[in-house]
Amino acid sequence: MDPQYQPRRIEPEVQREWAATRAFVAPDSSPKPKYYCVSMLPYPSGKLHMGHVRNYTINDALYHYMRMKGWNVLMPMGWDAFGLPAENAAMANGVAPAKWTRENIAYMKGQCQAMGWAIDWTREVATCSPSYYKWNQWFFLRLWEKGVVYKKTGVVNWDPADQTVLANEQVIDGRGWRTGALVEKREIPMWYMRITQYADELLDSLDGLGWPEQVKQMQRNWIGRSYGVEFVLPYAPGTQARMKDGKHGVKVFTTRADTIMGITFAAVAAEHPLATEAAKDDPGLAAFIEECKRGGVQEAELATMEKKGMPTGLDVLHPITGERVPVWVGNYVLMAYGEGAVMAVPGHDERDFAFAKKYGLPIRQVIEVEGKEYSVDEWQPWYADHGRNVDSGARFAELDGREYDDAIDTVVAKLNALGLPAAKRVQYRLRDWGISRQRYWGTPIPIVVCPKCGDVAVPDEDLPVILPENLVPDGSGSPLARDRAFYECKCPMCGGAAKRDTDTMDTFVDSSWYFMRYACPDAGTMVDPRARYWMPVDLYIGGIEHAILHLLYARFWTKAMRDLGLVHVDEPFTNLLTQGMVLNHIFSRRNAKGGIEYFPPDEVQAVQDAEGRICGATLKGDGSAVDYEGIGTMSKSKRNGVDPQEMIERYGADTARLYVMEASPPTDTVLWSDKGVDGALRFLRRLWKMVHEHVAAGVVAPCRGDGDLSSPLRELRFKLHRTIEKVGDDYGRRLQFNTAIAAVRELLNLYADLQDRSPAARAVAQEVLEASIVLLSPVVPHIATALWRELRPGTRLLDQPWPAVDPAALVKDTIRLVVQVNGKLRGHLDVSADASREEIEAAALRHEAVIKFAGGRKPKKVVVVPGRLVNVVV
RNA sequence: GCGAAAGUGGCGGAAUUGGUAGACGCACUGGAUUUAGGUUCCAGCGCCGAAAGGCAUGUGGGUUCGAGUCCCUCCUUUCGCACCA
Repeated sequence: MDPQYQPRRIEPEVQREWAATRAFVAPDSSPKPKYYCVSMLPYPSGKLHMGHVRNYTINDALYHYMRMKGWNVLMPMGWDAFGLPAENAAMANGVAPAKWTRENIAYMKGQCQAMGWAIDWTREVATCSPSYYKWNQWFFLRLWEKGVVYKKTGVVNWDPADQTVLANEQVIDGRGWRTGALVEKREIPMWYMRITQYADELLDSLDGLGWPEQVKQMQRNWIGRSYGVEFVLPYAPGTQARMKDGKHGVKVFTTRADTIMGITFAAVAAEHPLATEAAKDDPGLAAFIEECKRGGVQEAELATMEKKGMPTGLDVLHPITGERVPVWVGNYVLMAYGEGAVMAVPGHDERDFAFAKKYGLPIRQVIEVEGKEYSVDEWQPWYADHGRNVDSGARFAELDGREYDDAIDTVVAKLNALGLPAAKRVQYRLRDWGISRQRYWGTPIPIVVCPKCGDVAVPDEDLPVILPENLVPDGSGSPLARDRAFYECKCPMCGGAAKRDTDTMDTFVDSSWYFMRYACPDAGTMVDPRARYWMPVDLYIGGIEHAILHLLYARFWTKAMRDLGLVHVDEPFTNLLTQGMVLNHIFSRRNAKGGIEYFPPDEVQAVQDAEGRICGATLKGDGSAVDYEGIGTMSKSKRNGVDPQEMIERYGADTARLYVMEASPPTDTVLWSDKGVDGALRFLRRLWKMVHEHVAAGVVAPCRGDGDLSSPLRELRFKLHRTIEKVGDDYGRRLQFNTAIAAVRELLNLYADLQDRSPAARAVAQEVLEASIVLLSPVVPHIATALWRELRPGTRLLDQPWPAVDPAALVKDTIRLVVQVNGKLRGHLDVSADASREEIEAAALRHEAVIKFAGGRKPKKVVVVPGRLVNVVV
């Protein structure tokens, strides 16, 4: 045995053995129960980053643990290979996205192999391969047939300089990131998936999932089921004459129909037909509407911007009193939500209150809350509370005194009695999923647009519609829209000349079902019966940033597949582990064109203020100043990622794995720092040395029971079996690896203190070392494999079961209790394990520390917590 | 702005069910080994205090025999907000 730990020698050697024996290829049937653990697939950005290392090492540790516990485990891997970064790289380097992506995949796959993750590579999937995206297209058409897919207009960010649609990420402070041009909103036709049709099921089935409660809560809030009333604010006579839409008023939805008597104005979106009509002879209003259309579509931006409005000069009527109610255009009313119009009740809605104050509109109290004084001077949070209706006026006096639910029923009945349409309705915050992207590097939408027949499906036998791989985007529109060879085609219906849809699908489509394709990557159908074996995913692991969108889309997609009879499961992911983000500092500055440029943290020298906080930085290259943006998640676009490659080369994969796993619990965020890696390496060297010294004296049969061991040896065995128990609990139940590793470190610290070299001690040593190696093997499988061979020649670590706890080793005669006086620690008390409460109490009262700190005062109360402490209250 | 989390020594973190705050590490300090660097080993290491002891888990309150843990307030940071993935 080599006296030195040499990761560079053992790691490739162990990996070769795994590959040669196909150690991680999972069979599609087995007498063992299946355990399917999947990590969110990586985007092939070029190299792995620390988030990947963390994610896949967690998955890998669980793979090994569950395998040792007797499961048929599968850990697959694939590539989320379509997307924007490939197009950006293409623009920067003139390389086709396909070539760039495939080269990145090849490199990153090599990195995954060097990390030693137990991936079944026979199931590898890349979403950019036609054999995968064919099924995106096929399924899209099935959903279209069912009416789950439909077409309507949607709003996008438009860069007028580049004449192109921008992703939200490409809009910075309202400007295009490359051009610096002010971004505008633009409406274009797009394909949608009717996820709202599944809203109730998506909401209700969250309850049964083994997911973190906060993620389920985020999804509930995102779906946002609310119960309200939809009704119409009738046009005033003059308005009716102007509006030639065949309608009789403006449709609105509200969850607070009980406040209807407080309506003092209405607000519509800039794109609302009423606003368009009013602007025809009002240049001021037309200019304001134009202003509202400027800027991007991001909700955070819209929600934080200053609320502005302008009167249209047109009125609607209060549906009950018939009073004229002015209609305003508000920049905060969105055409895409509901009907693009809202009733405004400044008296009981905070946003309406602020708007009314700003523009001098009337504020009316119509709800009172017991014992509280209303004043229109300043908003109070209780104004929005449910309460009792007051001041409803002569025409609706029966509303007075009623409370929320009752009031709403009364309002709906009243409106109907007046002959006005009004009905209770469920409303969701969730919107249908727009999947059209005006981009090149994605799944082509399998639709042909025929001048005679309209939108026509590409026949199944012509799928996949192949994406040409040789195009290079230049930033101005999609190259597909300019590629005649791609878009020119015959109409499948009439045979006449037609044009393909040149949009591609949102990449969330790709990631909505890849975990099913792993089960049957070579299937001639979308999925086959092997998916029935592996699905659902038993544990899904990935970043918390995906808590809403990706996870919701994948849930929806699974349900849609189920409804087409393709899978049998209702939910894709039984359990979920949301990994915390790996953060790093972000440095940037604006370039000459007004765009923004990022700099990797290792290329800048940070400048700190008096308190040690970073306040700026200079570029190491030329000393020029750059701005500090704070800390944020590691990302390609912000250039603050850390490449684990250097760590692998310098320390070996096991050290890198050990470090990321022991640094913090998996769900916590981590601010990256590479200090502390030395400690991980030091530990592995120590472990190697311990085994080497033991083996040098000859391997022995491990101890199998307490027999008549000396007290230090019994103590060591007690610690060992406590540790086996704890580590299993940490891996299997708590999914907390840092404490598992710390527990093994504690055990080995105790072992290292043992001086005894007797045969009995050597048998205990053998038991401790064997168990420690197995306990650590999920985290550091290479060194564990190598050391196992030395300890148990002729056997293979991968075939070992998880060690069993010896209950006899855990029996103790005496236990140590904490002694408190008035809740403060004052000493300890050794009692026999079966001491009664009375005996403990009596012993505590005789305890010298109790006598001292009680100072002669009489004990008022003695609290005994069995096995833990005794607290004397004086 | 809205939704979800987090905040404990110089640093990462531990304390799993309301019961010994700081496990296990990193960094640092002193010592041993070494020609030196590195390695390895031993000891120390929350703050105040000579000690006894006191104080201490972002802030301020509350519940309790007992609070890092539960409740309320505020502050800060992170994630998401529908075209980054």
